[in-house]
Amino acid sequence: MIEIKEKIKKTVEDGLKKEGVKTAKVELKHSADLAHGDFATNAALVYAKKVGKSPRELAIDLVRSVTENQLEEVEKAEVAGAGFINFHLKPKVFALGVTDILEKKERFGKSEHLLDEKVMVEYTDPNIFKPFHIGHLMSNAIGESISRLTEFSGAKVVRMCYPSDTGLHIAKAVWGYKNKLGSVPKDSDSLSEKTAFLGEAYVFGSSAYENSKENKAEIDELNKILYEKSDAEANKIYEKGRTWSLEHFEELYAVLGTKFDEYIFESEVAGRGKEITLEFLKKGVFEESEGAVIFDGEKRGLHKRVFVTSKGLPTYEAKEMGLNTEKFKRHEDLERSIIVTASEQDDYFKVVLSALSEVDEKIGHKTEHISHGMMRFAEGKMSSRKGNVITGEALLKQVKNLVKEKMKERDFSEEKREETAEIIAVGAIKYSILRQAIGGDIVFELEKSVSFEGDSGPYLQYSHTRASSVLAKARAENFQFPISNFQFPEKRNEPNSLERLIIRFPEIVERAASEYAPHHIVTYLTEIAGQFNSWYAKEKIVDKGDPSSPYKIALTYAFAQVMKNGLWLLGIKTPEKM
RNA sequence: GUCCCCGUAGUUUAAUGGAUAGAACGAGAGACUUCUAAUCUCUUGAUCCAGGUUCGAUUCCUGGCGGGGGCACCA
Repeated sequence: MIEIKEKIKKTVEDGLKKEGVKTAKVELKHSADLAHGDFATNAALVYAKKVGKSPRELAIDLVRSVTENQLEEVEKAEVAGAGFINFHLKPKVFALGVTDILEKKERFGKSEHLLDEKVMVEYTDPNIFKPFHIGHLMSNAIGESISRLTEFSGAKVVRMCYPSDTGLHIAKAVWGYKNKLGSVPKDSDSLSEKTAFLGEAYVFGSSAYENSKENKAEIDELNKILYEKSDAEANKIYEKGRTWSLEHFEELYAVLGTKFDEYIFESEVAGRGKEITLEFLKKGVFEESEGAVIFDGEKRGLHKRVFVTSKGLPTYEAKEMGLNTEKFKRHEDLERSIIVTASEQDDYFKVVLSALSEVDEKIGHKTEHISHGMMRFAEGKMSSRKGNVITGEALLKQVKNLVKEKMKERDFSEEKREETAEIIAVGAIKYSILRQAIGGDIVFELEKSVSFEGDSGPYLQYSHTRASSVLAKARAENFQFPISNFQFPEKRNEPNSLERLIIRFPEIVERAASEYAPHHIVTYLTEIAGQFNSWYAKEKIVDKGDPSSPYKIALTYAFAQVMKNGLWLLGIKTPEKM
């Protein structure tokens, strides 16, 4: 496809040379509207003035010279609109494209743009003792998809998770654990019960911190004690809660389809972060103010941030120095280090990265922050401090129940039913997170996010399932597999929209990967699923008496493959049956 | 107060400076003796306001208006 694109581009450029434009830079794009052919260029509009012709005149002349060149892949070139030139490709090109998909299979769409680069992606970053809430689900879905897109571009990806296991919120939760009325979970209780208790303890400790001066002082003291590990009872509660939380997170990662390669815990980098801050305090990067060590971002057009408190404790900012240098210590060959968080931390990260660049220019340069919007309800921002959150686990469960309700009439074994419902539920949630550009907020309305009508994860999964089902029928009727040796029907009308679109997949992937924009994949997959479903509705694919049936089967196979590869990039699985 | 982000059908949203602004939900009408109707077909409807740059602006610039987020010892 890329070769064809370059060829067409070159002929247009040659045409422009004849018109007197020496160094023409022609932009050739896929036509957004299939009625405008497969490729389009605005070259005539761009160069009309220079040549002294009207855009349409120039376009007509360019088409003439392109036509003289007789590219074998091009069916026709024509002038349209204000002076656009549209290129329609021959059906044979699409047949070859289908063959290509059939050969490459799960590798179709993969590129070598980032070959041999090592890229780290840090995402999800939950807090122990606190619930895994919907925000973490967002970070996870986005981080995982960016990891996969990067991997698909040839890079070696290190998936990194940075759980918070120290800090004031932990002190609040441990305090809540000690002082809250009600029974502490037993070892035999389920993980959900244990982590639910921790969540309550946190809410309890958090409101105590805000409502009473004595409690606040006590919790601040406990924070220091925990940091120093100087109290056996507190340590014991801490260790227990930590284990419960981490085990619970692992369960969720497994369901969501993430396997982290590495973890760096906040407690591991706190000390180092403080050391770095103090070291660079001497060098003038940081300064002392009111007993604390701060980074004066205001001098750099940002805002001031405290790195080490007047009590001598490193804040999150200082820990960030420890964390990001640790990443490069573990992987000296890291080409890029990406951090995925919510956009409320945008300004915070500008300060942190500015400080990091002054601590280590190379590391600062290679570290990037990308952010996503927040999941919010109609009522406003969620806060785990107040306890009005929907946990990730609760959401998954609700969606899964809805799926099961929908599956009631279908024939499944109990085990398969559970497994399939989970795949569909995860698909529905991830789709609703990834369907739009990642910067914006998602207004979370359970009913809609979870609806399986129209644009949705299940819609994509269902289209794949239908295709699989067609292929199963073809196998049963003894069509030859693999079907790559189909006879391409010589006499054919227009190529259909499906074949024209599925061969664009590699370019979509490239764009999504370079822009960190999984929603391009979503939009594209939704488009081809729609095309497949329409085609499926009016066409009989498996038909012994139809000489073009083998090609239709091949096209179905190619569609299923592209859908599967695309869904994989989104972290969504494809059930065989649903 | 100040800095950052955002403003597209009733709703949720798409559109590397290009063509008739593309979907989905909702509403209305229709389609299963045929490979899974979680589907398909048709109808309905949108770029916050005012300037500017450009052959061309949803996109870039300026100013309003509206919404969200950040701004010292939380993460």
